[in-house]
Amino acid sequence: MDTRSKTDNPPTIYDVARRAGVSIASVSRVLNGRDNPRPATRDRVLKAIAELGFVPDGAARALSSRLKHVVGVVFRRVYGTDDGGTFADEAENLIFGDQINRGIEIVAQRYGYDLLVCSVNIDERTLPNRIMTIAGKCDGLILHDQVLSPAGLAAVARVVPVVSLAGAGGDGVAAVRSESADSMRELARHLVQDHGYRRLAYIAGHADSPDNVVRGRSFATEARSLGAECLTGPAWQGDYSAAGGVEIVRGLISLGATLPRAIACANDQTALGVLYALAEHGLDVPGDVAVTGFDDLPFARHLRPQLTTVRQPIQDIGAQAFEVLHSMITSGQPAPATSSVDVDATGDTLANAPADAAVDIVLPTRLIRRESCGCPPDPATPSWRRIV
Amino acid sequence: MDTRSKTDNPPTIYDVARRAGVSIASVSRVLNGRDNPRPATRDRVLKAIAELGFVPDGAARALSSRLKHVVGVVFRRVYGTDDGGTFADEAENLIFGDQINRGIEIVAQRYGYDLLVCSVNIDERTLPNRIMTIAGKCDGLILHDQVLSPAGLAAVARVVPVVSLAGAGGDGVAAVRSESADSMRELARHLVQDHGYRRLAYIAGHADSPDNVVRGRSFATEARSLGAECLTGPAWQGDYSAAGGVEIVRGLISLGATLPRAIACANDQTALGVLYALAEHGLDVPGDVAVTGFDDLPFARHLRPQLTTVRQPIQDIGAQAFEVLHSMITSGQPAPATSSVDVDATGDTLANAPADAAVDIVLPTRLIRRESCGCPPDPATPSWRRIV
DNA sequence: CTTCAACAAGTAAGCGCTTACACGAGGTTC
DNA sequence: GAACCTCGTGTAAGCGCTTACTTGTTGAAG
Repeated sequence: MDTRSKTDNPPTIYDVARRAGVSIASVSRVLNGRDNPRPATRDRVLKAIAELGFVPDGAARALSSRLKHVVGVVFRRVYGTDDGGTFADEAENLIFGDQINRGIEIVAQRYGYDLLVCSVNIDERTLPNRIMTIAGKCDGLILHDQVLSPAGLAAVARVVPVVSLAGAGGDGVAAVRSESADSMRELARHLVQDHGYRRLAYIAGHADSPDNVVRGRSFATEARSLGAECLTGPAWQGDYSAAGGVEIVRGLISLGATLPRAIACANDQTALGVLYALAEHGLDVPGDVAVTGFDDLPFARHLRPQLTTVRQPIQDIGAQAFEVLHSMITSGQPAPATSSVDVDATGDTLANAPADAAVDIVLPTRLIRRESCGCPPDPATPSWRRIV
Repeated sequence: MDTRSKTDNPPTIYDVARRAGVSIASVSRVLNGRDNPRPATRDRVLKAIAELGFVPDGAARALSSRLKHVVGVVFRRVYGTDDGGTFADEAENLIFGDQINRGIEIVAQRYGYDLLVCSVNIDERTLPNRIMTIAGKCDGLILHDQVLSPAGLAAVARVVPVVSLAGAGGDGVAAVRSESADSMRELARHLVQDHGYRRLAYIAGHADSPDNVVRGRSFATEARSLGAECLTGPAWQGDYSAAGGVEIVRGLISLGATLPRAIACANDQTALGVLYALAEHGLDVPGDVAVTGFDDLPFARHLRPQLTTVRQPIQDIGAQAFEVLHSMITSGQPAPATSSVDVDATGDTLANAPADAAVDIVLPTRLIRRESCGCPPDPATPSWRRIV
């Protein structure tokens, strides 16, 4: 029997049941599309629901079914190093993260999941707590690069399934990232062999970003093995931001250093800064110095010169991340040992996870040759530049 | 007494209680920072929590405390009208929405809330259902402009507190928007009086967007009252997108129409398209035609010519929206009749809600005069343009 | 006309927390 | 030293759903 009386509180399943003259079980069944209830019953319930404007409570549902239908997404909030205003709205940087989130969301919606987003500030002291709170509110977590230490990652992974983007992975944490090594090697080859540059440099991103490490190492190694010189080290340590790129170039120039013939940046954002600093000193790109990026954010082809870069399937990364997470959620919790690695978009299948390693999805990337490396301008993207 | 046995499932409050040798009530108390538990007890509990890696379940908490500590944010997903590629990544448009969300999130975090985001496609047929589902998962909802019909809005508002952005409001729905009328009138005056233009036009946004209506009417009325001509109507009906702006201008030119001396656009995005189309035909801005926008998105000052526009405090809109929603959540559900209207950022206090009307916050905007209206270039933003 | 499968609908036991209330052990107060 | 607070804890009743299990009906089979 019903125990609650109808108040002016939001209606519950009891109110619906009473109104329709059935038990709450029946209401629940039509709510969940079970086919038991006979049409007549179903209609009465549906009618009651409509009349009452009833909406089932997500929390109660979650508690009872042990599924919240919510996945958390945590990413880093960037407070651009304010370089005096020009890059104050480095918020454009967020495009990258937001784009990934969009990818996650699209797929999530298909599965009936919603996104609980949370941007964090790395130097926040209570970060682990914050993330744990989020974890308690969802069925699984997708963490962007650089939001948690490996240890922290492992800790969260003990609570809910976790997928890490462009990050470490392992230890119950699945990883989704895009190919970096091959494309950076290809880039090095392009610069050295096709353009004949002999003196290169790589401006790094955050030193603790796995992706950054791979990019730098692949690029430098390949360049050197082709007989070119490749500058790296502290003087070339950036931080994925445009401001960082500006600083490095300014510093070098003010020291009177001879710039390399080509500078490969850890990401487009950094390249933007480099372009800026170079222009500031009247240097021509690619005439005096060639510059390349990584990511292929929308603005890359609106720059002048258009930026040569490596395209990442940004949105796909998000989509894949959700797929993986979802399978972790529906199967048992921990990152399955099924080394189901691969993936295409270009049809490629990159095998790389050693058998029975944690899930590690690697998406293909592609070198986009535009003007900044010294290639001829792309006739397909002209007029925009007239106004930008 | 404990009823559950420790399995390998995620630990619950019962496991913690058993381990610490206390009752679940005590665990709950330390979890919630009550000061009852004496230090010794608290420590035992804390220790147990740490050892077990316990994280309280959000759903259970929500169910029990009747507060989920989650607010939903619904906004429109834009699939840019693909104009052949140039504006394919009109995703940049999303910057506007994402920026607002960022504002919401920052404040939400301060109150211990997280954001459940959901982007929707207007022509989605199950939209109302989707939104209701979201509503069931949170304590309140913030709806961006153009995601729901007034009727739909009212329906959701009966379930959870709702704040609508730049939208309708009323009927239990609070609204937060930014001032449009005054700034558009000021813009009209600037164009007519300061620059002496006599023939103007206003390219509208979505016809059903309240903001758009106000902008257009204010602009036209003011312009006309100053003796200038102002073209409006079907030929000038845009849709807030760059592609829309392009189309209109192309159409007009192909018809051999004489363009007005100045074109005010409903938003920056549209202005971008207009600039593009004008450049396409070799017309000079502001020499041949002056163009203005609305929003002041980051790219506005990176364009050439720099775009004269009206700045909206985008992030503040989000922040205010959350504040309002939060007060609705903590007080009674419905949008309080307290006409607490106002707000500054510039210190201004705009009074406008008729007494006992629904909450309606209006944030101040500001006309930003740059080159595209005919004003001299701003010497403060130069060098960037060398590379963009 | 009985027997029993098949199925619709109801009953009730949780899901993992919060919290009103009850309890018992000190510490005051007269 | 009885009566009365105070306080730290424990007990147990939900919060609003889902779902295993049970009951009641109906109709086909024998």
